Amino acid sequence: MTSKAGIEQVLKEASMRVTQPRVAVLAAVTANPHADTETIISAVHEEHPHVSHQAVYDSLKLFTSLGVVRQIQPQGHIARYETRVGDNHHHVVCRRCGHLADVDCSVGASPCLHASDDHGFQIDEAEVIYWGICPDCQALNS
Amino acid sequence: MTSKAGIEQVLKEASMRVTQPRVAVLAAVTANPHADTETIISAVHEEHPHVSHQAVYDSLKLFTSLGVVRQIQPQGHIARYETRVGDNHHHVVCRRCGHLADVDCSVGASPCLHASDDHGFQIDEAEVIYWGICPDCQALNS
DNA sequence: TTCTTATCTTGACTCATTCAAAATAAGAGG
DNA sequence: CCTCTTATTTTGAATGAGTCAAGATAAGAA
Repeated sequence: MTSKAGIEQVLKEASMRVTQPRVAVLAAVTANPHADTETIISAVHEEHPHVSHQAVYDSLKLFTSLGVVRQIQPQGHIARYETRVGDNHHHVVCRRCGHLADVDCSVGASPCLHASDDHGFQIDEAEVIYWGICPDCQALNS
Repeated sequence: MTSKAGIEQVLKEASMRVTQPRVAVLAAVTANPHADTETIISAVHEEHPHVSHQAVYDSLKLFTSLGVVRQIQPQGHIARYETRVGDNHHHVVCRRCGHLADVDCSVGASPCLHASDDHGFQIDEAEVIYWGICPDCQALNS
């Protein structure tokens, strides 16, 4: 679903108005997985130079709230976005360079979904972030 | 180890200079688990009104880098600190009010430590954040 | 085609956190 | 105990991702 028609479809199905800025933002997130807001703004500007950063922020926030995109924000990093949603996958982050990659958890489809003592919380999501050193940064060290 | 002597001990063992600001900050974090920086600054000021916010930030950063305190920063929230370190515990965060509680993972001592495909990353930590609604916010809804 | 109202543009603003330079004090060595 | 070096601290300004607000625009219902 990378085509413009496919993207408009997604917006309509989520009962959003189909606007140029929204189509451009969703296309940019799809084309640039794990991109931060600035990267998305730049990507959007390539075809639509007049779209404001506020529109991009608004769109990303709306998409996130509707579950169309997912926001990832590891400690000490700014927000990033991806369109791969709803499949309970997690992320590895490099402590050195911040590089980010997808991982599926080894424990099955719904890993770690239950805390031993939930303190009465109604838990609906377990977010896992793995921390380590990426291959490139390992190479730099040796 | 809540006593002033105990705190100075901790600083010395981590080869830090024992300064008034540092002792006060570490005492404040110990006394206020999960407190944010502003709360810690206020707590410090109660006994040491002249300590600057910069000293608090510096101390917290140093403590974190030496593993004496742990920084927690869920999506959309500012940083919080705790002295419970090295026991691989996780956190639940309330989506409504941001309330935060400790949880031990149900899967054992080192839960989720291995990703199915680590993309060549050298992983050293699996950080888990549970999201849900805390008891108080559940009560407000019903 | 018109009209309502959600969305966008513009530009100012917030606030947690960081930067930089001068002042201070921890603690090693004498 | 005193001096000296240099890590820390204070002070005050700056950064920057993200938000707010008001007027202008355009999506799409009728």
